[in-house]
Amino acid sequence: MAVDVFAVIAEPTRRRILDRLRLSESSVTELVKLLEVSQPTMSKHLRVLREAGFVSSRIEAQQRIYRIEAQQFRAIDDWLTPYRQLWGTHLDALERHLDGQQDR
Amino acid sequence: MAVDVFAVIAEPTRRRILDRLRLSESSVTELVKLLEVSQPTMSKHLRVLREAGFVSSRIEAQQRIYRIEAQQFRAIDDWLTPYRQLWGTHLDALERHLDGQQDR
DNA sequence: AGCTAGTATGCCATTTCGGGCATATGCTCG
DNA sequence: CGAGCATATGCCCGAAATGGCATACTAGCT
Repeated sequence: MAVDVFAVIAEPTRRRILDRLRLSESSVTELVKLLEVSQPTMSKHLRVLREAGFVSSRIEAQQRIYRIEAQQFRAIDDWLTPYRQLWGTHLDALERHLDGQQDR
Repeated sequence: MAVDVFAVIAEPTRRRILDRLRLSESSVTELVKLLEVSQPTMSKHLRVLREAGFVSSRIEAQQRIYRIEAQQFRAIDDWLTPYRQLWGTHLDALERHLDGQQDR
């Protein structure tokens, strides 16, 4: 069964990894150096992120290159959507269309 | 020190509470009945949500009426913002303005 | 084939967290 | 002020997750 998207991003280190991968794809070793965590710890977090669909990896020589994937961020964005009316932000015309009320 | 917003919403029951409070404010007892959790458990989750700023409460007779607060949802939304370019959604004109690159 | 760089996995100890149950606290009313 | 409803808190236990460390795995090079 699918892992809980929110549980995955609850981990601070994993969010740092995502923040980094958002800038560019990286190998495990690069991430280890950049974020200053041990290599096993990094691999474990990457596994969680990968299995949850936040990142994907490809093999290049003996390295694994990780890159960010949009999908699960959309899931979070979707969850957030109904709450957005709390502060009156409109994502785009679509949302405005969906609920004609709002605006207190 | 401030609690971790993401850790707070990592809990499924807490998200259910938020989903409910988004519809209308409620007393603790109402929430207990609606979500079918024990009263102490409910109070504990509400405490976490309250201390994290997701909800606020007011006293009415001997009841505590809880209601949702926008603030922390904005925080999550803010965190999400830089990732949105991953799937090319534009929140509004402002974001498009902020990063003229994108579109790989 | 052996060596090595790069990465993953297994095991352990520690900590954190959620739920259950009992109980304390607070408010209201007779 | 005593009773009762509404809610919060304390304590305990079990489950899960994280990091450290050692080690296994895999591919490329000589």
